[in-house]
Amino acid sequence: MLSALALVLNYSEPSRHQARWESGTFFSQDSQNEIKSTRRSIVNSDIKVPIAINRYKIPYELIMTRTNQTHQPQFALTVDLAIFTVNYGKLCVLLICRGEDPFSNYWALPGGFVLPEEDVEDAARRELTEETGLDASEMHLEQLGTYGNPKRDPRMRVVSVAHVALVANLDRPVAGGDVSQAKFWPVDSLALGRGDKAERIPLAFDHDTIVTDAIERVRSKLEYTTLATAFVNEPFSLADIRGVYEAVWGKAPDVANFRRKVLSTKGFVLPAGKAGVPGNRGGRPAALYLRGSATHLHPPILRSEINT
Amino acid sequence: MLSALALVLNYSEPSRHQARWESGTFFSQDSQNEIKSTRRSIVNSDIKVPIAINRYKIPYELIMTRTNQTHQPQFALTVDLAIFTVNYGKLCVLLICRGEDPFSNYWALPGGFVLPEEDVEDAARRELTEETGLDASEMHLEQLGTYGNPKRDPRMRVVSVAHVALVANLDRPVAGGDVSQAKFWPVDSLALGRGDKAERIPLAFDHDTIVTDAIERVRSKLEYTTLATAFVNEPFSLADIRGVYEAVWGKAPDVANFRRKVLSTKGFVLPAGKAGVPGNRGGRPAALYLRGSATHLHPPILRSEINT
DNA sequence: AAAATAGTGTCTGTCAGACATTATTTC
DNA sequence: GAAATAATGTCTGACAGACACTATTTT
Repeated sequence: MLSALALVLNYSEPSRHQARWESGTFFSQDSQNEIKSTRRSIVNSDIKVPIAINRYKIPYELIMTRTNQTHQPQFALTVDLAIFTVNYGKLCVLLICRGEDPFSNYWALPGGFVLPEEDVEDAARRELTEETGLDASEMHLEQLGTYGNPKRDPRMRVVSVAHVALVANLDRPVAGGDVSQAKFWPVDSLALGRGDKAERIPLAFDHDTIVTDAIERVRSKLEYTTLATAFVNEPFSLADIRGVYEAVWGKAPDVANFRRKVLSTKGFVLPAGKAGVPGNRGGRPAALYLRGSATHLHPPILRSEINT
Repeated sequence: MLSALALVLNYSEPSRHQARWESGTFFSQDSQNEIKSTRRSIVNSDIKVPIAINRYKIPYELIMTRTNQTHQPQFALTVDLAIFTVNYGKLCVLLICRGEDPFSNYWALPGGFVLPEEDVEDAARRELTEETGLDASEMHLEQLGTYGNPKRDPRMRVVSVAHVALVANLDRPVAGGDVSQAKFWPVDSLALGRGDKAERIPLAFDHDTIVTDAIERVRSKLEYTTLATAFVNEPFSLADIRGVYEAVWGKAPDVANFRRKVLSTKGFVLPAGKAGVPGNRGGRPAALYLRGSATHLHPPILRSEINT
C-alpha cells in the first residue's frame, strides 16, 4: 500500500496514531481530501500482480505546493561513524562520551547531521576528517546501513546512516591530556549483544547494534578484501597485517599459509626492501611492504567454521 | 567538524552555498548566534586526536525549542525496492512505469514514503506486500543501502533507503490485462552502467545505480548463502535452483559439483520425495526438495574469477 | 528406439591446515 | 650461545573443476 493511501486509512479509523496525525505533520486534513489513490492489476508474462500506482505523485505534489506553509521537520538525518583501528593487538572503535541527556555520560559513536545540500557520503567523510584530524580522502570509508527505528532516539525521529571507517594507528603519540571525551575502546570491553553486560561499557542509543554490525562487517571484509592493510602504516611487515587478522578475528591465520596467500595474491602488497626497525628487541628483521592496488581476494581467506 | 559548527563557518564565509543558507532552512540567523562550539584535544593511550565535542547538542536543542515555529521539511525519506525474481531463465526486477514528471514514462523501482512513526524496515515490507500482493512476512528482504545524493531527485531532497527482495515465481498465471503499468523486466534489457544505453530501457532517477548495486548484491549472496531457494516455489528440483544460479550469474555451475555441494550442505534442502511433474516432456523425473533451515554456505560456492 | 532429463563415478590439480625446520637479528 | 622473530619446506586431506558414464522417463 502506498504511503499516501496508508495515511488516509490511518486517519479514517481510530488508532493510537490518530492524535499524532491530527497534531499536524506533512499532510493536513485538506491535503488528504486531495488524495486519490487507485489500485490496478498488472500483468507480466503470465503473472498477475496487484500494484499501487502513482506512489510518488501525491506526497511530492503536496510537499511542493506547501513549501511556504508551516511544517515540522519529519526526520532528522544523521551519519554515525564506526571508526576502527588496531591498537596493541586489539580491535578498537572510537567513541565519544556524551555530555548531556539522553544517555549523559554514555559512550556513543561520533556522528552528526547531514547538511541540507550535502551528499550522505560527503557528510560521513566530513565527520571522519573532524574526528580523526587526518586527511580522510585516502581512508577507507563505506556505508554500513541505515538505522531508522522510530524509538531509537527518545527525543525525535532520527534516521542515521551508519558508516564504517578503517584507520591506521595514528602516529603522533602525545603524552598526557584529557582522555575523558573521546577514546578508542577495545571492542571486547563494550557491552554488545545479549548476556555480556557485566563489567562492560554500555553504549548510547542503538549504537551497540550498530557496532555489532560494524564489527561483523569488518570481520567479513578481511576475508575477501585486502583491507587489512588499511589498519597499518606504511611500510609494514607481513607480521603486521597478520596481527590485524588476529586482532579482528580473535585468531591468527597460520604463519606460513598466510604468507603464501598474501605473496601469491598479485597486488596485495608491494615489496619495499628490508630495514632494521628501531624497536627491534632481537629477531630477524622483517621484509617491508607497501599497500598494493588489489582490493579483492580470489579466493578469500576464510575464517574457520568453528570460529564463526 | 560537527555539522552545527560547519554551518556557522559556512555562514560566515562567502561561498556558493551562502544564499541557500540564508534562504532559511533549519537554523535561522538567531539560532546560529546561540551556537557555541568548542574543539578539544583528546588522548587515547599514546594517541592524540582533535575532536569536536557536543556534536548532538546544538542541533537537537534548536529543533526541540522550535517545534512550534515554521520549518520546511529538510528531507523526504523513502524506501525503494528492487524486487527480483527468475522468469524463464532470466533474472528480472519489478519496475513501475511512471505517469508524471519528472521522468514521465520512464521505468522506476517501486517505493514510497516512510511514515512518521514507522520503522524503515517495516516501510519496506509494507511496500513489498503492496507490490507483490503476497504475504511478505515470509519473503527475503534486506537493506541494500541508502542513496542520498542531493541531486538525485530534481524536485527536492529525497533520501532513499534501497532494499532487495527475492520472490519466487508468482504462481497464478492470468491471461491478458494491462501490462503497461508494472512489469518484471529482465535485467539484461535495462540500460545500466556506462556504454550499453543503446536499445536498452533507461531508468528514472538514479535507479540504474541502485539496480546495478542490487544485482551485484544478489550475485554475491548466492555465493555464500542458500538464498537461491528463495527464487523457486516448493517443492523444487536441484535443476531448478541450479537454474537460478545460471540466471543470476549468467553461467551455471557444473551439474555434478553443484549437486555434491548442495546435498552435502546440511540444511540447504530437505528431501521431499519424487514425483512426476505434469509438464514433463521426457526425461527422468527429478527428486524434489523443500527449503532447509540453513542460511549460509561454508565454504561458499564461488563464481569463477573469469566470470567476475 | 530415440530423445530428454536426472543422477553417479572418478580423476586431477589446487590449496588450506598443520607443523617441522632454517635464517637472521639483538642481547 | 640464548632468545626472539622472520621465513621456508613439505606432507596431507579436502574439495572444486572437468567430464565420461549410467538411470529413468516420455514420445
